[in-house]
Amino acid sequence: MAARGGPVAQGGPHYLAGLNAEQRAAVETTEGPVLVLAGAGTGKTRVLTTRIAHILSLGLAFPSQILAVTFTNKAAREMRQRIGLLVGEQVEGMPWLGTFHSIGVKILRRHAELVGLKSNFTILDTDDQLRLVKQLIQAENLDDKRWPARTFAQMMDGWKNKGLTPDTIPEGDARAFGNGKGRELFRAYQDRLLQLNAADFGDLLLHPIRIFRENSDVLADYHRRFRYILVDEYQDTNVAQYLWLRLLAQRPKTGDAPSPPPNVCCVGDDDQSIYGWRGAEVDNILRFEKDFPGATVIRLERNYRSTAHILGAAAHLIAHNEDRLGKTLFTDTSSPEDERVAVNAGWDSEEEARAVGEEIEQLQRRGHKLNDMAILVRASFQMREFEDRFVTLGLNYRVVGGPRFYERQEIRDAMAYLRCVCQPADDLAFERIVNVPKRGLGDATVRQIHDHARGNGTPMIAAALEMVETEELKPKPRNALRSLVFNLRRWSELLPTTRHTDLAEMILEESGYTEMWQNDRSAEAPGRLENLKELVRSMEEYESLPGFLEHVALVMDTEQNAESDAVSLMTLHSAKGLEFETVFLPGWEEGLFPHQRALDEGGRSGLEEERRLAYVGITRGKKRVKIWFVSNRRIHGLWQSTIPSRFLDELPEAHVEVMEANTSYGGYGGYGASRWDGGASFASGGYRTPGARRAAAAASGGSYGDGWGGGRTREISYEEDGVKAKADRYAQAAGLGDFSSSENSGFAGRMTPDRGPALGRQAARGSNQPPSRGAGLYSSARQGGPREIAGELIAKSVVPPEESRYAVGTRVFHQKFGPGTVASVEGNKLTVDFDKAGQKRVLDGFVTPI
DNA sequence: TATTCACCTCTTTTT
DNA sequence: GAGGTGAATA
Repeated sequence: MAARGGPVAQGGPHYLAGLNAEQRAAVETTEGPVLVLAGAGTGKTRVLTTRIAHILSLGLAFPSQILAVTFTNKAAREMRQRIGLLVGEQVEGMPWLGTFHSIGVKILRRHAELVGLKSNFTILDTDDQLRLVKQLIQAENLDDKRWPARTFAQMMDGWKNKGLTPDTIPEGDARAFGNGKGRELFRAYQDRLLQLNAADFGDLLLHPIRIFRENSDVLADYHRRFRYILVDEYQDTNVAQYLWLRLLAQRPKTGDAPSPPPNVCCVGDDDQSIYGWRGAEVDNILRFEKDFPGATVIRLERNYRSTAHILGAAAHLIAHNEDRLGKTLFTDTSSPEDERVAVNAGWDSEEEARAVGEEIEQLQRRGHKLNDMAILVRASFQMREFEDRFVTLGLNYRVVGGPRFYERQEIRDAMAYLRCVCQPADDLAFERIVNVPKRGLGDATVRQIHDHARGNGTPMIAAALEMVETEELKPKPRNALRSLVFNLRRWSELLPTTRHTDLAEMILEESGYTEMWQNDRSAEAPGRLENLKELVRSMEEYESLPGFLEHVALVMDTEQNAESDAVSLMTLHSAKGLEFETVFLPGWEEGLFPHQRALDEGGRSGLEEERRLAYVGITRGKKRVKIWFVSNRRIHGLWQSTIPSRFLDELPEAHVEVMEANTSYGGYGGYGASRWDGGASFASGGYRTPGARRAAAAASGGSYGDGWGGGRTREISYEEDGVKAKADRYAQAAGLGDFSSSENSGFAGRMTPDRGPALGRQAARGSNQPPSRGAGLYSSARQGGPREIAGELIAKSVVPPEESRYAVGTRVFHQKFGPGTVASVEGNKLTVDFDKAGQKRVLDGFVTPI
């Protein structure tokens, strides 16, 4: 269990001081494969950085012989900085410390020609990628409405994550897109990338894999080079990353001798695996001992971050997951003053933001730093309301990983100009700026250039240079194009002799791009000009234009100035690896968290990943964790009733405090239901737990995701024991309106936002349509019966499905699909032949007999 | 060719 | 609610 091998004696070099026995073992077991299972807050980064310092100080390797891979740029920066603190300037000599992708580029640039690229290839961003895919789809004469570029780009992404190429994707996958043209499209896409001398993100890993496989001498060279390999967040690696790593780590046999065990150290936590949607394979971590026989496995379970309450809440929640290696975090630094995890209820998302803002201000008045507080949301759209609120309060906040600097329109445009100058085959960049600013070069002209280029097999800029000398184009566009391409050529010629920042300024000025925004009278224009200046300023840190372009492509985030005191606002995903004294976790509602799509697409494992996300969220907190849920949230611009997240029920009573509704905001006496039924409420029934509150919300007509608030009404029964309410709550969790998901997006009868909660109220009252019961999402997520875990907030009971009261042949009316005839009944799910809309599967609660 | 407006879809998480 | 698209118009 604990460390195998590795001395645990006291003393030794200064950097080992203060490490516990397991940490120390992880640092000192330098030889052979090591897997460190590091729970949240157990000093994982410290182990990694100290291990590197240890290797260096023992002289086991030069800095340039250590390969240290992280998942994010942030993590790489932090590691570099912390190693620097331990070993000083030696860290400067570590070129192979970085993200999978940045190291991939480095390798690819050295051997680009082995895969048909030139070493100055461009890295496509998602924007370029989408435009390219769209062009290809259109070139195949496919309807790009029916076959969206986005979908295909995501499919390719999935393939690449799995390390697949056009030749190796499964036939079924290939057929699933574009009338069976998936494979052709994928191949066409890769061909086009080579023509463009470009690589997308996936290629940064796949090309090196191919290079290693096809060139054993190259691989052998890297084997000699990398004496020690370290991998952070191993649970997040996908198949491609795994293959890449295995190629580098597993040396081939030399002669008859067995291959030497690699000095590879992977650190991870299966409970914090939250990137399954992106192809991450938790299996990689579970399989480590098979991949690397004789591996030392070390568990770090002593938590140095959070209070016992926070840890207890998190542990109890995550225990609901079945797929895990299982670790027990412990701490012995608890004190009676520690606050329990607080669960708060709110009326709507505005109130949530208001209340959180107020709590933040209170903490601030008590001397807490804003820097020590964070709001972690499930989805980025939740941020807006907090931002709005903080702006009105004048509260300093910082969005981490939010709308990125380099994704702004003006930055992308400027970058496209620079790309045209550095890499003349970059058609995508050229197409982006041909007519920005407007030069009278519209679709028709661009098409002509494009065709000419494809005809000759040359890049578009080269084609344009030829075309301006012929009669092919009309005089007006011809002159405009001439001046553009001559400029581009001139700037390219200046590239070797001009300082890159000066050149960039010159390009932006002479192209008329700056002027375009100066003449723009819109409110954003000044900001955009400011951003352009900032872009040029940030170039100063880089040696050359190409160097800068690469940085931007890989490091999409800009470093935050940690100078000022500000509350952090970010998604749960980007919070991984961080910690704060106080953490606010808003939006714990079914459909949002766990997210509906995770449930729909991921089933049980999707739910478990959501739960791990919740675990990550809670374990970010050191002293205080404050969870929120509300009963009304605006989604896609319309108000919807929501019910509390099932995760709330999975918190242990002993570590949680359910907060009473605070009358200082909203002015309502109780939570949720009591506000819209005028008092005959659950709140008066003495229910205090989120579970019951959630039930109350459910009984009041909560619906998430059906997009239909008005008209569909339901009966409310305020039985004191809440049984009925609970039944309804389960039905509600299931209540998706209808199951014909593909048709689900066209909402009939939209609820106008300004009527918002008022309509929600109507929906809740005056109903003659009881919600259906049954096996919906909620219970299906608990297949095999409820898992009983002691000490939860409410007892679990799954309501058995009740047969529908509709019989085959009954005429019914559906708000969206109109009249129809029941074709079959399955529990509470009806298959109905609608007169106009055709056959649909709907929940019986959403139709009325006629 | 540029602009405007009505309409549609889509909103999870990211290197 | 937003952003993108397509058709209609200047």
